[in-house]
Amino acid sequence: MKFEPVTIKDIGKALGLSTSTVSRALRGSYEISAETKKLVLEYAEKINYRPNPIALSLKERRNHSLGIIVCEIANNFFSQAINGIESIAYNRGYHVIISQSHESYERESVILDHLASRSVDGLLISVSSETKDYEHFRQLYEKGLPIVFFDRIVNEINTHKVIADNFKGAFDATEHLIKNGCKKIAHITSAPYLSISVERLEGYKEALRKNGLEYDEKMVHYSYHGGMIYDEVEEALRKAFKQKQKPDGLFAAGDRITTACLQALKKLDKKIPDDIAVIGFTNTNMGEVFNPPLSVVRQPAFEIGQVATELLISMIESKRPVTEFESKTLQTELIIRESSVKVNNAKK
Amino acid sequence: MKFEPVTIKDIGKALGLSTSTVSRALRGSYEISAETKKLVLEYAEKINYRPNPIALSLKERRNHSLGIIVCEIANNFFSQAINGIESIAYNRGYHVIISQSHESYERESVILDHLASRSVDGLLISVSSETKDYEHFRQLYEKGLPIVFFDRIVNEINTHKVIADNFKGAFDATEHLIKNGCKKIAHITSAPYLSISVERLEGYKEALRKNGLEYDEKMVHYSYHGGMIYDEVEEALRKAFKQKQKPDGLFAAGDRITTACLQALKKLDKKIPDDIAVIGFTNTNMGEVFNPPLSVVRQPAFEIGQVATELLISMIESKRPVTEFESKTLQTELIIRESSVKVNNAKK
DNA sequence: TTGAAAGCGCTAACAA
DNA sequence: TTGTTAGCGCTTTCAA
Repeated sequence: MKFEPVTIKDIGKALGLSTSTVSRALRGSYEISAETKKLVLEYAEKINYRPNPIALSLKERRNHSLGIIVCEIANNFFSQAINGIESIAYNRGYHVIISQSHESYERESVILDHLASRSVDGLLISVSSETKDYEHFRQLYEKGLPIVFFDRIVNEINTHKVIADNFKGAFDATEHLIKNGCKKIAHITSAPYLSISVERLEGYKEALRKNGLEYDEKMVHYSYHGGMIYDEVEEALRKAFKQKQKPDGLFAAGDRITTACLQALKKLDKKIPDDIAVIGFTNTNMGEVFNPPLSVVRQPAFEIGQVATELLISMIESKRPVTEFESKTLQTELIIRESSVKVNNAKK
Repeated sequence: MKFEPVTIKDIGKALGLSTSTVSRALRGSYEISAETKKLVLEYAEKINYRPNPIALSLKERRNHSLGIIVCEIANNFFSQAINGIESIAYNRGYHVIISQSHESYERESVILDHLASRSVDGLLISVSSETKDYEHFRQLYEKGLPIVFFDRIVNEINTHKVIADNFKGAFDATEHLIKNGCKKIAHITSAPYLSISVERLEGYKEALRKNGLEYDEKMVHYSYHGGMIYDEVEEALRKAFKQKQKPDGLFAAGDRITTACLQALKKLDKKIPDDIAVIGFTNTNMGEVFNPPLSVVRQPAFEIGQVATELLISMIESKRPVTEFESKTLQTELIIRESSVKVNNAKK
């Protein structure tokens, strides 16, 4: 099947005008007489003329589209961030192309290639949990393709970056657990080389230190697939519970990891919060209806998306090469519900 | 900033060949000598040449991209369906552009226009809950743009359609509640003119009829924004509980509506399942960790996406106008957990 | 076996 | 004020 759209040529033919006249009339050029303009505009309206954006892109070497690469859209943090991205992009006349790496380095590379060769004007990237090597990003970036990293960033590449305050969020969550009587806090997080994992781990450690609890490596477990593989998470929890001193608190990172933890704890028949108090670093909007209602550290996902997009568009539209880069950190919010509040043990 | 890619012309210049020779060599044309081919191919590889897909699209009047319009990606049904769409699209060499209507008719129209004018080769659409008028679809469709509807379909437009068996899913859910002792079952669903609402309502009615329960219009409530506006849902539940005979069962349609119902029931201090047994028509993968674990009717979202995409691509690639259209219906799955099982009242 | 040239839809420099 | 023409990157006749 084919879709036969009207062109500027058709209009010219119908009206006995040259294509350039039509083109100018359509864009309201001052050189065209009011009459001709009116004629063209009305006819275009009548036949519902739409300029062919492909021809435009070819000409302008600009697409007015932004590529997004995230691990998964079925993740509240990312879907909210994407909404933020869209909200800015559409206002500024950009279209958005969303792609999912599904936490795979290989898919990420393929997508990157695809998007770049589709000539998106710039890229918003949150790297996959498998990605340890950044050459694929660097190559494109050095060729001049604007890139802004958000959430899971690449410190080694010098460009704009937008993140939540992972350190502080993790610190707050951990300290909250401690204040509620936890003495041994497990931390299940994504792959260790991800920026978010590093930042959160630091916050967790700092809270332990400040509150006089010892840091125990055995209490930290990495889910290399960001919770996408349930068994990884269950295994991590099983291990934590095999230590001589069992965890009485859990700080889980990420949407997927957190829900996987809840499922696993249920399976292991651990009562929340009495056996183990739980807090998740997640943007789920269902925390309230969980069993028990889940305490969370919430990231300003929508705003992160917005800020990242503004930075990207400013890069794209900048006349001269951009050399000053910003790293923005937005604050998280601690939402306490029942899962992290031990009824009897709380320190007073 | 600009991104300066290599062109076929650059290769020609570097190698002292004409663009046409380079073009042919690159596509392995039989007319080109092995030597020249090798020369060109190696050079292209070396400088990492990528053809400009925009130029290609302009030429071929094909984009190799599919547009998707759904209400929201932050919805498990849709994110799973999108994964299904992607899985087929990428294998067949198509790129996917995802857009969200956010349940707004106006945004849907704008997006539609945008996507069509961006020359996607075809469209996969699940209509917004506000959409009552289908002219915008019909116009494009009649111009020759291939469209496949999935989930929320438009019966009035004659093209391929793919849905879950909403009638049977609703029937099973309702009958299950009845078998578990419910005498008065509320049904909260999306806008009444949506295909899914109609089909599900029919299934609900049929189950009542078959089991000798009276259909009570007052027990059916419509959330015109598909649960996106929490207050709509809470209000609906309040109304249901104001009837002389209060509901002791609830069949909720859709991801959003279901979670909103759970929140509202909590707020209204109704115990699930004793005060009211609940089952949702939802693809959430968190049913298990809800309080109480949630019974659901699950749609084969991934497969729906796959089937719809196959049909769409077959339409796009068909040489002659397609005149035979399929309507595929995939089976749902009933997953019983605690929320719908009344401990004491079950009929034996 | 290779090259020149036209054309996809559009814009813009240059002519008229 | 309008038209002619070249060119964006590529493929594809037609000519050599």
